Amino acid sequence: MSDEPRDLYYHDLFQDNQHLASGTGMYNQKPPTIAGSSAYNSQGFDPSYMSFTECLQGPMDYNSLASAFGLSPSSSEVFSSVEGNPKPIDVGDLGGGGGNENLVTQNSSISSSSTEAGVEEDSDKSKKDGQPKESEDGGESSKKVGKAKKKGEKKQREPRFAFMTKSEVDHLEDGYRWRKYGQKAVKNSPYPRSYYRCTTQKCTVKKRVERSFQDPSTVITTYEGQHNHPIPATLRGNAAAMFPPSMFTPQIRGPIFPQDFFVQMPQMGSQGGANSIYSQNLMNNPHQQYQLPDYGLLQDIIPSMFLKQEP
DNA sequence: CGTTTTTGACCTGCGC
DNA sequence: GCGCAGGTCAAAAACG
Repeated sequence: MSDEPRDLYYHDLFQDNQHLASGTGMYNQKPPTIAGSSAYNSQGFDPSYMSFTECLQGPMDYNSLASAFGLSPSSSEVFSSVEGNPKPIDVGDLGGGGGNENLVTQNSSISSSSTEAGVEEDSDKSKKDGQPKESEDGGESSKKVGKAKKKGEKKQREPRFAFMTKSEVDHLEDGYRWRKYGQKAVKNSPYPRSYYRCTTQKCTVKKRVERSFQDPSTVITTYEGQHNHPIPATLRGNAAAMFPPSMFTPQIRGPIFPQDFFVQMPQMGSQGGANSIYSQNLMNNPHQQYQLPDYGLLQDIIPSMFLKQEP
């Protein structure tokens, strides 16, 4: 798997050009793209914001979101919300696996250097989720895991959204209830990746959580699918009712300032990037390199996702 | 006792 | 075809 250039959707923030990697300045220096945008204006965002969770839930459908990123509806996005220190975060090859993704980073500097095992989204491999739980058909005994899957029918991958957050805890509270169903060691990373599934019946949303091996203080969370239900009442009755799910999380230490948020753009010619719609756009319109096609929607989403809660 | 986590086995797709 | 890596299953253990 090393080089799966295929569907990689790696958005490298200001890559070289920005040098934010220098670490400092992330707070005062806004990315060229969205600088000045209301999205970065702590006061300017729309009060009627939508939380990331809500976004996943439906109000903001993936298509819209995708379009905001200039992606195809089926692609995945990677957001990075890093609160705290502007420590460089190397998202490396986000697409280790190949899925298209966008990386939206907040308050972080990113260098595209390595190919860490980071957020790899494989697009086509291991698609077996959702598949029939199996084995009844004579499956029986022998293998306990005899999930047979109809061949030929390629499972379609749900759109995915990933974001990075500086946090000491791996599993960030987002308002929903999750059940861990697996954990795997990640290649080239000392940190394992955990797999969670929404416990709500009939909800097929899954999420993966892993710690960046480049920056251990960063947790990479990837959501897959959309919730087809509201946030569990039990949670709503608490903090979840007052804050956007992704905001109230007590585990996240410190606020995340919207003005520090920025979008990571694809890196020209970076591995796999060329396969992404976005990259293609860039290829065709170099001048657009740091221009988000239509981030108007993004403005609506992002602030709510990482918005600092006013006291 | 119901729910969640742990964990080894297994499945699938891909590259070689 | 084989090996690798990612993803999932499910029994057992842990937890509340």
